[in-house]
Amino acid sequence: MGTRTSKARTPVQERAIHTRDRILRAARALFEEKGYHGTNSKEIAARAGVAVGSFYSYFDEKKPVFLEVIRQYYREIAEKTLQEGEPVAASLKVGKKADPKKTIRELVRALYEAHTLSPSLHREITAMIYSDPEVEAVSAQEERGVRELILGVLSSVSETLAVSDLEAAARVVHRSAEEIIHRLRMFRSDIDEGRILRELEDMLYRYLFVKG
Amino acid sequence: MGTRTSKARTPVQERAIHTRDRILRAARALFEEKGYHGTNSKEIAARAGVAVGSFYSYFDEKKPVFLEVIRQYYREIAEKTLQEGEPVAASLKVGKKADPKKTIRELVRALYEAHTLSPSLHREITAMIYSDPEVEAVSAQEERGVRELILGVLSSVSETLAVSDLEAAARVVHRSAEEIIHRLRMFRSDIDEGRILRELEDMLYRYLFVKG
Amino acid sequence: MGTRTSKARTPVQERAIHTRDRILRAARALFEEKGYHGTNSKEIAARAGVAVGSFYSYFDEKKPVFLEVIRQYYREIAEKTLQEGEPVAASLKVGKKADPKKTIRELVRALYEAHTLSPSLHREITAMIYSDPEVEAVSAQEERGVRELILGVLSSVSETLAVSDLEAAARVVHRSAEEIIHRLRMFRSDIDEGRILRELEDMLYRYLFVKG
Amino acid sequence: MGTRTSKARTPVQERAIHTRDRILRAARALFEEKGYHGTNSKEIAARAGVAVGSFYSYFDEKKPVFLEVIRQYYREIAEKTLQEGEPVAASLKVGKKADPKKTIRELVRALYEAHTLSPSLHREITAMIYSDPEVEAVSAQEERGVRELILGVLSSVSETLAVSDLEAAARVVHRSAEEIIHRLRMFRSDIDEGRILRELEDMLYRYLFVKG
DNA sequence: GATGAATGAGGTTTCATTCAT
DNA sequence: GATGAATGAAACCTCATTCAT
Repeated sequence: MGTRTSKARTPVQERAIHTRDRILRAARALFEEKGYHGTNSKEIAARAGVAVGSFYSYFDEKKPVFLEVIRQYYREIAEKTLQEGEPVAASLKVGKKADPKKTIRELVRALYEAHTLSPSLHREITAMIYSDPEVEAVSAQEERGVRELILGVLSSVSETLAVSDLEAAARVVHRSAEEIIHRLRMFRSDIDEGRILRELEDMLYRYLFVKG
Repeated sequence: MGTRTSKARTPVQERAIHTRDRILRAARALFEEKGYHGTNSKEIAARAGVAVGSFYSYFDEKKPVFLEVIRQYYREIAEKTLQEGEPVAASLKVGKKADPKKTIRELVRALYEAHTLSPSLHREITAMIYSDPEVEAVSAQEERGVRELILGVLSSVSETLAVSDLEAAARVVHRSAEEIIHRLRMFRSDIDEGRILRELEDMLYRYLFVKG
Repeated sequence: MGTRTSKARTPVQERAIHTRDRILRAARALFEEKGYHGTNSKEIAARAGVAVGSFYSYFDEKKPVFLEVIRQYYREIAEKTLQEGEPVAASLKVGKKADPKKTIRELVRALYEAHTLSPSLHREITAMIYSDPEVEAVSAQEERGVRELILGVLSSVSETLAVSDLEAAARVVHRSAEEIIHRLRMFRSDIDEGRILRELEDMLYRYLFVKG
Repeated sequence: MGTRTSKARTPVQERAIHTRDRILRAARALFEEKGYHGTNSKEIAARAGVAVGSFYSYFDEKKPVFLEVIRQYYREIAEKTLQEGEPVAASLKVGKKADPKKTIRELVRALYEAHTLSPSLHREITAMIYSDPEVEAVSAQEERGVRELILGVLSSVSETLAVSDLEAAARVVHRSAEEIIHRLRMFRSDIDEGRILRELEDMLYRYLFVKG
């Protein structure tokens, strides 16, 4: 996709596609366990059961592997979110009187579930956003998808909303919920998870639906 | 305080303290510019105008330098926040009828200002939280301070609050605001900063003060 | 003819001969462009339009390819030299009073033309003579041919020659002329080519024909 | 001396200068024995009795080492040639009737002696001229010195010379003699060295001094 | 036969850290 | 105390060659 000439092989044989996949899976596992900087190409190759040379014939460097892993991860998240978000979407489409509280709960739940996939990979991505523009770019693009999804939900109930600037609202809602959920999944909190989630839902509910 | 034996010298002479400081300042500058992994000890020493050997006589390793830089950074933030938060605190202490909207605006403003200090260092810290337990520990402790501060503010106006679980609320408020502000400062947003901040304030205001 | 077992196929089918040829041509082009060390087998195969595997079924290693390329190159030179040297030979055979000056001029011209073929391949061969005994052997043998040719010319006019040690003279004449012409063709000289060639001819002429 | 930023250390301490020297000497020995491409940095370091890291703190790459070795080699040659060429120069300066034959013999002898220094390094340099522009540049510059020297000799006896284009003559003389002597020193010839040298001297003598 | 995937030894290079001066 | 030289493990990457399909 870049304009740089890449020496990386474009797999044609089935075996090659399989190998490339094994490398990606091994890389992902290691990035989750030990982070990007803590993982090296030799290890990735070893875990994938291939020679270093093979690693380098599929990828120019370590970074493109990470970018590919990210893309796959986001794709999985998107699938899962759509699936989990089904009820929200459904209730919105069908009924006129969607229960706002329920909508919020389901939205939070969907984001929560998405984070089940791989909290530590998410962590690593977040870390790399800051130090690598390419990671930022990929991440930004994928996040845009989720934001749009939220914007869609908001739009569909716009007449009952307390907010007018939907675009800005979508961002605020998305980032708040994401961040809080991510921290919950990532670190053991010293207070009960349920309490945090309840407050998060309350916050979103009142912000979006309670005119005051 | 620790049981580990450290070869690092504890500077007592004024010159030594000065040198240690030069190293820390050089390190900080480099961490901001190129990140932790992108900076090496030789560079730090060079920028500080000392020999590598000296660097290692003041610090056992590279990591403690980073931890120290973090601590200093948080200390500066705390000072700045207290200063910026002065009006909030003042208005709370004195008068009975604190204007909730104004309180929120000042809180957000204080956090915003704190991030002026060094968005890129903040970025680097956030990145390292995930890969280094010590960084996480230091960061967690320092963040606890801010959370406590927010908790204090909430407590002082507890009778006018719409929330009951103050502890959980403080976390939700803190993380939401932090994250949104941090992103604003770190990345150029494609929609106006003012709009995001306005929504953030609205969200916090309704959550905290509007019973619905 | 050799006792070494070679896995390299001896092509008999026309297609195979054609393929082997394509590989040799590709290799030669690349050796000229990037030198022996700068060219790798994958590239050769790619440029020849075959798979690496095929490359290795026609040649055991990379080196034999280079040796073969050299041999072909020398064969071409020989043909060209004979052709260009035709007048020299002819005038010698027929007439008794060959014009010595003309003979020299034609000799130099023949060597000059031979170098038109591929200065950069010549360069690469010269470079490899020193580091590879096999290249040296092939080169030595092929050069012997040219020397013999010169020796023949000298012998045929021996009664008019000012020199007596024809064998040594042939070497001295050959290497001097070769070297000077090669440098002319290989590098841009800062003085005019014509002047150098004139002096070369003068030198050879006086050495061979002027008794002093 | 280049404009490129080099990470190579500029040695200040005496020890460092000594180490750099050890590396250069080891490199030279290996280049002589196994050629440039046949030598690697690890070996150089080992032979110099230092760690690879040290090698790389003194030189950015292998090439600069080679260039430095070349420069030193040429410097030594120059010294030696001047020394050996002393009689030539002396006889020219003092006496009016320099014996041309003797002058030639001494010139050839001086070039011959210069090649005693390290025929195999000379070989390696010649090989690299063709594949590396930097080597070519250094070599060209150093060779210019020798050519100038020869030009000087020719000028000082210009009234007795049979040639008029001294500049071109100097080149032709230099390259012929160089090449023939180099081959003698480098490869075992199948005919006696003395015979070749005698012919070389005859050639130069008649070319330069015999009007025909 | 042909293909291109896979191998892995071996080369280059970096950098946190130690140590001699 | 300070200096910067030295270390070497470990990372990165290449490419001639073999091998499964």
